[in-house]
Amino acid sequence: MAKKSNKDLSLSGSDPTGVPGYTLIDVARVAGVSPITVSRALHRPELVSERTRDKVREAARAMGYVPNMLAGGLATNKSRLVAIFLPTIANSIFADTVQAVMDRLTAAGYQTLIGLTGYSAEQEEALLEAVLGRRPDGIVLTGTLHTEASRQRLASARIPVVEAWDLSEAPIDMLVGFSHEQVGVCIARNLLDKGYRRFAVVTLDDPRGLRRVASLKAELQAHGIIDTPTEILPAPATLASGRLGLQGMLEKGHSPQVVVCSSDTIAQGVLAEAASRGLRVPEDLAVMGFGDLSSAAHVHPPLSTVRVNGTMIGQQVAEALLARLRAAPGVKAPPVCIDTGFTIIDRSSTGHMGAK
Amino acid sequence: MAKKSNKDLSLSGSDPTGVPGYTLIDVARVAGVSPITVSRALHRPELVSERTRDKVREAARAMGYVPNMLAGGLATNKSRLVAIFLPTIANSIFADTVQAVMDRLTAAGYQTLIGLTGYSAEQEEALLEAVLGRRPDGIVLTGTLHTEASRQRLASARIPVVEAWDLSEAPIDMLVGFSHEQVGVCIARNLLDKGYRRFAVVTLDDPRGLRRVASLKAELQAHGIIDTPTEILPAPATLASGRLGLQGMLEKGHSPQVVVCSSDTIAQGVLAEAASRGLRVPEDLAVMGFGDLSSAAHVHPPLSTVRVNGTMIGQQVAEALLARLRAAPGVKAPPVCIDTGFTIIDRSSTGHMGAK
DNA sequence: CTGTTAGCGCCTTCAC
DNA sequence: GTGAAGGCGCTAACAG
Repeated sequence: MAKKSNKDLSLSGSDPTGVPGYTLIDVARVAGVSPITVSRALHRPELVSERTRDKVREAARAMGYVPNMLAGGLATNKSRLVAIFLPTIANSIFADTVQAVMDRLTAAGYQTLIGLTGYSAEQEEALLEAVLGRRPDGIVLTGTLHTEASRQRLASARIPVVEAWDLSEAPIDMLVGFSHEQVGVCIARNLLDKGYRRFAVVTLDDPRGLRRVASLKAELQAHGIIDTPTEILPAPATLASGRLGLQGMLEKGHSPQVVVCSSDTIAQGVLAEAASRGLRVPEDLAVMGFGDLSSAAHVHPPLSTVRVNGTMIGQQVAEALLARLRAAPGVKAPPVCIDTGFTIIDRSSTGHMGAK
Repeated sequence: MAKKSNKDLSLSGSDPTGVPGYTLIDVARVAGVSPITVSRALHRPELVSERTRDKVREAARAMGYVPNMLAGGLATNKSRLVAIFLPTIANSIFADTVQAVMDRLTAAGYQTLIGLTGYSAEQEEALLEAVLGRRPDGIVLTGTLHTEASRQRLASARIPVVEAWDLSEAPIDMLVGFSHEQVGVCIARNLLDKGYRRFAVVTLDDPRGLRRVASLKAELQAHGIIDTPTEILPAPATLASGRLGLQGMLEKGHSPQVVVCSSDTIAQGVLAEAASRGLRVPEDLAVMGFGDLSSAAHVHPPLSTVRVNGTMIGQQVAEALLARLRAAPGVKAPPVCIDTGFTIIDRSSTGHMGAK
């Protein structure tokens, strides 16, 4: 491709073969000002006279000029990009959270890069490296990072990190979530209070789900309930998983009064399986879900569930992040750790728990 | 910040306050080669001797060097970024498609930027401009762009664009999808064949959903069925929408034999509402869904639905895109228009339709 | 196989 | 209020 001189009068954008569009310099030439003035008129209008500003804006608009953020980012060492890591996009329990984070960040002028971590640890490391290469201004984690190397790498990236949906023991940086152990305990107590004695668990093979199950079982044992049959299913959560879970449970000869599920999607599958077997819910079999799917409130028969306010988590995540991003790079902001709590929803009572 | 000379021996990454990590130059110094050799060793290893390559890689690894893709992108005029526009992330009918696209692109070394378009046209334009500023190498559209200005802007970006889930009249560039008109016709015929005469529609206020409804009604009218009561609900699709839709329908005194829904989520809401009213499905009320939610196959009672293979669409989208991206910038690739078809699923029969 | 030179498009710093 | 010079980190093109 012919070398492009900024001195000649042809506009780079007029090149018929080359993809690159107009540059700041082209706009400057059309507006009859210097490139830096264009930059200021577009991004820091208060530094420029009104007349100049209008002239430049009009030129830019007419030419369809689109600023190159790669160049801008390189020069300022800011990308205005935030990466969000998600286990999977399909049927994600984090959908509301992600939506809220994106909404808030978009409003603040940031864009969002989604990384899918629901794969091998190796792929996760590669993904992390690739994402870090974009120099994101911040990172949000919803699932868990599976390797220590990954956590290390993230920490050494020296950018704000928010872990959502958990209050982990060893936070990388900031935390917005709730205690999964507490969820398990609360579910146990709630169901014990209602008189259930024969429990069963259908759960995904997910670290946090398993933590909830562990504390649920511990609490049950503290109340003399030793054996709690458990079906552990591979990700991802689907209605089919739930159906299979209940099938497995019944085929093994268990006859629980209540099934505790690791997600609302699983729970809906259990409901479907129960319905197709003619079991009445909750008379023959009660079902407890978990999550944030607004759908849980609208299935039939009505599902008891643990409601996590994913939208609120997302908003808090975004706020925490933006606070850090606004802070001067030197001053180190205070640590952030927000317990958003959760709510157990059933027909007889509703109470908010877990928030400090 | 002190100016950083590339001549002195301090490594830029050792700066304790500055965020930027090591650069190529730092790695070069440690490995005892020139910067360009580092670049080649990392990205085009076949151009470098094995010994040099190992030396460089080892240095980079030890230092935790992460290449700056902003700089790389600026230099090569390639971002290795593909933008995907989605109406919303929650409960999206496009989830499988997005997942498939991302999987394939990730494997090919691309990253994915998700843009949410389910907002005002103004916001959509702003979003598009912001995304284009990142200089993505390609763009995937799932929803529809709402303004002509947006379509114009996209077209003038001179990058590959794939529109998914539709075969629109005026494609911007490439197309992978199916005919929504054909879906409407096929649903009508399928249900007519089964003997239904009293129809109702519960649909989202979505352009493509409305197109399906329009052709459904046209086909019904061609068979003498003039009146088809229709509930049009605002986005997003939730179980609650479906429940409300059926409620509205019944309250207005309609008593359809079959309800055609614009998505499986809506359909599940209708099922829930029917169940809570003691209506048997499909004896008292048959329900037809639409979409790709694997869940549709597992609800109870079983749902008739139009299955769209979202994963396949996603794969085709990614392939089409990658083909363009691999092609030399000069040669213009052939137009792409793939009809992926759809399948009507019910208890009595299953037949694939629509594919050429 | 490896190095040198010269930008990519923008923004910071410092002048005017 | 505006402009000139230089650099952000990387890589194409050309030498050697």
